[in-house]
Amino acid sequence: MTAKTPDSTRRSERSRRAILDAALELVGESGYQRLTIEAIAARAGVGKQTIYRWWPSKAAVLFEAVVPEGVDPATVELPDTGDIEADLKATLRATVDELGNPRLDAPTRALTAETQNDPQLGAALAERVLEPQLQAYVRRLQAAQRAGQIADGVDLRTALELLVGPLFHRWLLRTRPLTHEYADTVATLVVRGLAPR
Amino acid sequence: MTAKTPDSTRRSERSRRAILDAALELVGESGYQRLTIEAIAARAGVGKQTIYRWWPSKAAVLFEAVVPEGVDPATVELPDTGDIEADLKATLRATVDELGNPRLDAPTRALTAETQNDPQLGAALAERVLEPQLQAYVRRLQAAQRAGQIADGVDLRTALELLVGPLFHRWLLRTRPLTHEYADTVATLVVRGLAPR
Amino acid sequence: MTAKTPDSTRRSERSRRAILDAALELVGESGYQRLTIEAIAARAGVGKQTIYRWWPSKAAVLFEAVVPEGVDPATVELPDTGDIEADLKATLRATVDELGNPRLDAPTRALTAETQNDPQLGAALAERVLEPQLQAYVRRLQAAQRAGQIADGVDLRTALELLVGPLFHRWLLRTRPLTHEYADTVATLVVRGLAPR
Amino acid sequence: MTAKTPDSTRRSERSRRAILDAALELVGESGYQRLTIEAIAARAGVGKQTIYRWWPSKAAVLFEAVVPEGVDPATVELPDTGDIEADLKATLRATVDELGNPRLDAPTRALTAETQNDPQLGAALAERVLEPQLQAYVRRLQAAQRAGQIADGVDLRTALELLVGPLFHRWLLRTRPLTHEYADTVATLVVRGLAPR
DNA sequence: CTGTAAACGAGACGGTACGTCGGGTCTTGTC
DNA sequence: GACAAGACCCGACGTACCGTCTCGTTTACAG
Repeated sequence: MTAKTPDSTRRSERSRRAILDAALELVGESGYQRLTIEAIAARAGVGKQTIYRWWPSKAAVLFEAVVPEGVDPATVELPDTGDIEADLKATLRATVDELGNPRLDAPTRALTAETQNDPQLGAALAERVLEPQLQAYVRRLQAAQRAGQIADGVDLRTALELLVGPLFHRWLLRTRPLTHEYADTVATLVVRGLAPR
Repeated sequence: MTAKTPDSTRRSERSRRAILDAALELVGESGYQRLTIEAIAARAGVGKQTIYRWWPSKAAVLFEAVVPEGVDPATVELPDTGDIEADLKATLRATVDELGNPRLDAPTRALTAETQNDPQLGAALAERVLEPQLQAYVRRLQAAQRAGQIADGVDLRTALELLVGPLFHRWLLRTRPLTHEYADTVATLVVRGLAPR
Repeated sequence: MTAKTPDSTRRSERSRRAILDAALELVGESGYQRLTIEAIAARAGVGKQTIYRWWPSKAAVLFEAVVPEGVDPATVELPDTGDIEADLKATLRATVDELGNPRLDAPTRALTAETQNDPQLGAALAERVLEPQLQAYVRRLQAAQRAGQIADGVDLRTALELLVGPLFHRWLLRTRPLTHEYADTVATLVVRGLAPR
Repeated sequence: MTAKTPDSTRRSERSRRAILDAALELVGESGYQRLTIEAIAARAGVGKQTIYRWWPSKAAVLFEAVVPEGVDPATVELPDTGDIEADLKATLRATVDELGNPRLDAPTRALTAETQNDPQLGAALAERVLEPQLQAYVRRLQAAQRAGQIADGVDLRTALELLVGPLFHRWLLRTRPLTHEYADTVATLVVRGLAPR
């Protein structure tokens, strides 16, 4: 019984791109629910087997479409001008912009939702996307703590979630519009809370 | 062209309960993905049509199973001992406990995820569950603001999300365990951030 | 365990007629396949139970619609002018006309077909409709035999089927149009075959 | 708008045979009424879609099961010993035997009945089965007419129905048992009727 | 003239089968 | 050997009717 590992050197880059593009298009047009492997294959002009050969699920296809292979997660870094509040505002505003990108909005929401059904996907998303970003926050907050802008003894993991959690809440639950002003307010209030007394 | 609204006075309460119970059981056993209308009907000893007659989707069934009809959302109220930090800690700890309830965990996650695919469900969840709770936070924070424990000019809607967002983030993304300690730390840091200067 | 025989004296003649009429109409409009108890009930403005109370199947309803209760089968009699060939021609022409009646054509074909699936219906149709007619043929042929127009020793049951079988064949299988000329030819040839030599 | 015609070169002969066999078995066991596409698929170990892909209805399946594709209808020929009465007796007796075949009896009756609901099936049955046989009768009767055994001027189409109609009548309506003796009597009487005077 | 029981209209119910969609696997050429 | 194409087995979908079972509402006979 030989493991059926396909030979990736023979892989058709043309088909790969067509599949990822088709998946992104379709999820934008009709939503994740109506996204089917058959529809992706048809739109991409590709046999179904070519998809099943290289991806384990439609979530995995979408994941690769949204998170290009090449990105090096270690690269992610927050700005450090010495002013922690300003840097956090800039970063959270950038996050707001990213989450508002209409091309990626639908697939990102779909992937986030799908993590509840697919632990594998959840792990991949955490490892490849979420944690690298959160670690960058931790590093920036550590620098601020060392600079005396954050009280000693504050758990920085919690601190970071104070910043990111509210944005995530608004984005996913759509309770209120996600704006730069909101990002600024969050940053200001959290920095106050973290400050040495 | 009249819609064929079924006569709810003739509805079988016995079947209704059996369906809701079966849905909860099944989602706990096999997850939302594998939950099917046919399986619910079979487990409940009910015809499929009886489900389709009263609910538009399996999400709607689960919603009713998790959020009983009779609950009055206006009832929700946070404790008010005069000590805002203590009251918030108690409330957030209770939220942590609720989210940890193993019977409701799977269906609640599933419903939350499903809101990304089903705007109707999202609206229902917001109206019947989410907003009533958030409004209770707002009311408690208003009292604290009037008592001078929160700085004037702070947007209380944002303040509330500072509290709730981090818990939601941990719960949904499972980045770290959701504990009472975490709830306490969040409350402490946020209250510091909101305090008059 | 009491037999649930409904009290026929309390039966609503109004409903009975509406049901039979609706059945005839519907079978004419859409064919026997699409004829459903629910459609009959809806068209007749009647509850389904009222149909199930009085008839065991849709075939039984149609049967009663086509074969009114009151008809006395013993009444059926062929003309006897003394000229067997002329009398048979007249009778067969009348049969052709009856089978061509557009109001009864569809239901009669449906009932005939249904006898293959429903032996009870077959028996009822034979007893109430078919045999009385065939017996009338036999009586008329006996008279002819006594009058020396038909050879002694000829089995009259077979003789009758020689007359009726060909018409039935054409009608049911629609191989050729069913006309008066055809009836005449059949009568002529059969009478020749039956004649004393 | 191209119809999605499946590629018949890729068709699984194994499945085709299993389906036809299962259909024949089931109709023999439980009758046409209780024959369902689902039951055929289950018995044949086949997906329902494989049936729907290749046949439009359960009648069409049964038709192919009863009337194998390969049979060449032009092949059908009646014996010609020069003695028309003897040849017809032999042929009608063979027909009696065929109609009595217990394996084919149920499906053949079902198909015949179904022609009343399904004109397509009726046309197929006429073209592939009925007319080839009837044409063979016509050819044999023509030979007899040329040989002076049948009166000039007799319409041979009618003549043939005189022979076949009575057998069909008895078979379908089950008014009397269908025997060799009956076949003989029909042949004898009809030949008398057709004879030159 | 009224009480009551049966037939009635309506339609919810537990089921079975329908015909369709898509999943994931397998097979058949083609490049 | 990867690929486009698509047939295959399978499971679930949402719908249509089945025949049974309440529900009130007429209706017609008995007291």
